[in-house]
Amino acid sequence: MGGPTVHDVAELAQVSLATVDRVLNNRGSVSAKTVAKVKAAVAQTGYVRNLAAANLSRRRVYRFCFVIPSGETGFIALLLNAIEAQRKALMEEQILIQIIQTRAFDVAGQVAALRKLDCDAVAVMASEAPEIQEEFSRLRSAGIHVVTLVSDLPHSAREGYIGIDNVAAGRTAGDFMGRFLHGSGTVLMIAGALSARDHSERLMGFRLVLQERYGNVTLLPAVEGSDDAATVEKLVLEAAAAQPVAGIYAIGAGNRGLARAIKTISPKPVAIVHELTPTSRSGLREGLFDLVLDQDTATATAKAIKTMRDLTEGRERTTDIGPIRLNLYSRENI
Amino acid sequence: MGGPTVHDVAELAQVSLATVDRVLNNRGSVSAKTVAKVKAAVAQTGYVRNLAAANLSRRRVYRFCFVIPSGETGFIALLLNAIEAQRKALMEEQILIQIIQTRAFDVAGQVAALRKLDCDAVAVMASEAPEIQEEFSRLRSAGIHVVTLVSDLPHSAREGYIGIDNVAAGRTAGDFMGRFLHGSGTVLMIAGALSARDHSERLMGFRLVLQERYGNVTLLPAVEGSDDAATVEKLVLEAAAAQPVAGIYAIGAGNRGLARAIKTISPKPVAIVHELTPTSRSGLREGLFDLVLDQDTATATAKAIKTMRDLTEGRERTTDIGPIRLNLYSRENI
DNA sequence: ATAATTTTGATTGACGTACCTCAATTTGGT
DNA sequence: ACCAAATTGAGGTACGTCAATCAAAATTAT
Repeated sequence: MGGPTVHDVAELAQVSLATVDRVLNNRGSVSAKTVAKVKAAVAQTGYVRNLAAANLSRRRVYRFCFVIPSGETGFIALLLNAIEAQRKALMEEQILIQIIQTRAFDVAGQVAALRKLDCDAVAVMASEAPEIQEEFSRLRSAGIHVVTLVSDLPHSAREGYIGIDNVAAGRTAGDFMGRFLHGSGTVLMIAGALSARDHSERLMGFRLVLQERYGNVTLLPAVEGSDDAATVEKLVLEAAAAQPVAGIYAIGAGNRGLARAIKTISPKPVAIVHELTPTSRSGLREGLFDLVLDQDTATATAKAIKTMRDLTEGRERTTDIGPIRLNLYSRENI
Repeated sequence: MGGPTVHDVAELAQVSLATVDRVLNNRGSVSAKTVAKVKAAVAQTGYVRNLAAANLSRRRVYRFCFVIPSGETGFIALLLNAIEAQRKALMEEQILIQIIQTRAFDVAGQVAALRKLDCDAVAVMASEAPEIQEEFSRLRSAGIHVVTLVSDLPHSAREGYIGIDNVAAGRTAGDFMGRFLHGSGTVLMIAGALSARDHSERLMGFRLVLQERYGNVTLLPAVEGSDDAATVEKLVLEAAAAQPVAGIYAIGAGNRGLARAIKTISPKPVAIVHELTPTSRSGLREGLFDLVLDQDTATATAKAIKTMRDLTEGRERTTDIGPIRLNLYSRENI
């Protein structure tokens, strides 16, 4: 009923089981001629290793970690949910997931968390700091694989990045902003923190496209909302008081404040925000927000886990560890 | 090293291995009191079945089929690629995938293909015809699970639909069309076949939104391009000759013809098309197309396989078998 | 030809679960 | 207290691979 097994390969190749095993798991001590015979038999029978049996036999248990900032932004909550949702199924496959939360922007805390790690691989959503890059190097030399999540540290020892291409995200936002404004008006950009790499990259992409293709749009200097609803609300109201604001690009969290502010502004500015959370979803539905750029947390966590698994199994280019998909949501496709 | 096993559960519950097995696989013949004891022990130890061992033991081999129309549209090619790309990894997990191609729009051929099926579950991209619905019922009663792919047959015996919500897709297209046109102009809609459910649903959603919110947009009667590039090109050129066309919504395949036609029309109409193929991708890049609505084939096939697996394993609401994500692409996020 | 070395064979015991049989024990009814 | 029925225990085999051992055979060097 099942496919061909090592026995079939051994029989066809006219060698013993032990030799087949030696070839398949390249343990050496096999002559070139025999290796060829076995490989031919593998090809001819179409033998494919039974992963279940292999994992069972070598009693493999994968231990993966997520290091993620705490904080009550909707996005973090979505991310945690996405991980939790997979936990049960993952346990059946002998994959143990541990989630470590650290205070946001607390570099020392993040370093401490990384230092304590005991696992096969880790996915980190980290700030950009030299201490953290050093810690990555230490983890790598300790045999722990490292991937970055959502926000990348490109020049670190990390082996992969799972998240969107933030420059492209900014460019996309800029393009839609230009079109929705019919090419003119004043636009306000609100980041969480300009020092955060993902935010600054989005800003850059946004600016670039508007300059290239929508020259009549005026860009106000970018402001920092600290991912905080009250701060965002205040900043938006101040800007709208100082001059008419036709468009708003909100890069970080704090969309609840943005929604409150927009309700008071007339005519309603075009608003483009990030991450499909309950807040942004209802903002879309009520017509307060015009477009939401989202990195799907379920996809991201699934891909992070798959990447960590590939890395620990020593597979190289099996999975493309490139950026994940950027999803766009209008009021019609939430 | 590994987690708790059935042995640990048996020990803690003070029952034999056989009894634990009877409870876990509910084979009956166990008193309520004992069931409770075992379940408590499972909870206390945190026992989770080792899927690898379970599948190995019951020498499970999943046999899944895809029934898909042949034809050289880019979308079908993407779909096939997505399936092929997964085949190797799936084989390691004892999942055999068979792809059966039938001539497009050939109901009799599709029925014949379905009748010959010998597998655990099938994902079908089928036309809407009573013969096919009947065939679904037969498959179900033969113990073969059925899901529809890309195009749904809602009132059939199918147990799930993997694809986008086509009405929502049409609404999304309509909303962006309205915005890009600044609320006025004449719009041409080209479907592959008006009888195809996915196409007619998209049309409906598209029309609805424009009527509701962009009343000044004029809709030409929908035409059928038969998913053929030459036909589409001819239809577009004819329409553009008859009156100025400000926007085009292309619902089916044949985008190569659309691109050729658009190059000759001035001013360039806004073009919204479906499926991110090499053709639509370069159309975006060259500025010929303004928006591409895409159902990610990789996600769709992965979800189809997961759904078939869940159904075969008797799991009920494990995976949400709802619509997959609708992805939007502008020139900036391809 | 002999010794040293490399290559191959034969065999065995895990891994954790599923599934089966047969005997032993407990339970319930009267 | 007795019988029938329901429940539980004990034990085994199988799944396909990994990992190891030890002996046998083939090859190479001296």
